[in-house]
Amino acid sequence: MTNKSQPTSRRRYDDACGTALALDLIGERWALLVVRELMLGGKRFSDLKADLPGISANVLTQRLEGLEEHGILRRARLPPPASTQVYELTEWGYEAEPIVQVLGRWAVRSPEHDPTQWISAVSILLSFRTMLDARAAGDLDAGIGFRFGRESFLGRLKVGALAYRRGPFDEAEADVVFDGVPGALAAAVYGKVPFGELEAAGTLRVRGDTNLARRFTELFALPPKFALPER
Amino acid sequence: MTNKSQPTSRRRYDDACGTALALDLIGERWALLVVRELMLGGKRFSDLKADLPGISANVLTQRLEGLEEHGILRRARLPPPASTQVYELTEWGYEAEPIVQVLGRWAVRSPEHDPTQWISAVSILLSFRTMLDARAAGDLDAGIGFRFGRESFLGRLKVGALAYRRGPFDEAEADVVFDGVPGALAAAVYGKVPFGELEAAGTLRVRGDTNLARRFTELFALPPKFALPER
DNA sequence: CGGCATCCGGGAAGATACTG
DNA sequence: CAGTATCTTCCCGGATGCCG
Repeated sequence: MTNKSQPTSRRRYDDACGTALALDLIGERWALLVVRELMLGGKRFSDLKADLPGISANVLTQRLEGLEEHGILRRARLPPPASTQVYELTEWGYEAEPIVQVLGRWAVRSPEHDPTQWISAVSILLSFRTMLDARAAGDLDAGIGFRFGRESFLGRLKVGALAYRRGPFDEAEADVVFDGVPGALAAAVYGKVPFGELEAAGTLRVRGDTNLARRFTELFALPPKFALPER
Repeated sequence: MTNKSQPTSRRRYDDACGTALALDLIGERWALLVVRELMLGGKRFSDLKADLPGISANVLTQRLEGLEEHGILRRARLPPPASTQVYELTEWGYEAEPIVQVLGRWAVRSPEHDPTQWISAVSILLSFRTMLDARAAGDLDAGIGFRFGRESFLGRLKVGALAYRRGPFDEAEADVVFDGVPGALAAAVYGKVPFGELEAAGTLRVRGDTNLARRFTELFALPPKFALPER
């Protein structure tokens, strides 16, 4: 109820509403996308910069500082010999995944959504978790491998949920492996572009159980568009 | 997959990720709070400005234009004699409520959350819907009236959900009526401040079934704080 | 008074270059 | 690789004024 006192700090809403506080914490430009990129595991500065095309180094520095101050991420030093620094989410930071999901689920109904634009590896994997139709998945139990350049993830589909483990995996752990650029995988799953076309273009390779791969693409569907009124 | 083309427009992320698009749509400063304020019904320009302390008229104008262009709200003209203009959410705009909720639920776990700050009528009512413990509510079926100055709402609690109808209501429709400033209601519900104290301060009046009023305050609980590591 | 348009100062974001 | 330094641009916030 204290109101009209001088602003607490830089540019805050000074509102008891939790939503307003969330915007104070992660509402600055790029902040939530930094969180998104860390959602499947810690990353180094330069990886973040590479996976967030358009961000500049100084803005990334500022966002990392702010998110650390607010307790959303922390700096960690990898054990030697790779004693480089990574940024990783705190436990509370990981709990922001529903924010990423609910925003995405709402926004893809916009006519302005353009699935042909650039997409990051983490984004496409998170989108699978967001858009997975648990009913369509049924009791399907499968290991799905993903290779994007040097990054790889092993997905585990089970009881209508999808869990990821980042890092190298053994071919035997995966029933099917997708290897390519994230956008091609998006085209296959959301654009229903046939694998053959993507393989011919050299953007995606599918190895292992091809039937499962096709089945996998049928577990996801974008929600219906919102109809813009004519103006 | 089109990447590195020249930016589509002013300051967009140009990312196929739905989360990034959501930030393009409602990520500008104040935008989501405008949406929040319209979540329980349309408002006029000056009401929005009054309920969003700190926003300036020109920024409000810009946000309203942007949200209208994106199909999130529309201008509507009230029927005569009150032939004034109001801004109201589109159907898709109303579907952004989960965004407001999930952000709020996540952020109140921050040690920086300060429930003593200003809060708007719409915010506190939405927070009830967000924080309602359906199990605690059980099969409680009750009409709860809210009066904030000249604004009034009738809440209907039923099967663990809370629906609102804005506008004047008959005393007979409400089993209990809260009349006061939003912050006092927040103090009663989330701060567990006794009604007597607030009545003495003149910030809240409770009429009707006082036992139900007390019961109502017990249906909500803020989630546990996230423990900030010492630094 | 409601709904803007306009002007201005400060500050955040963006681009580029540079350093340990 | 992981940032810092610098410069420019643009957005935000505040004030004023117009016009129905």
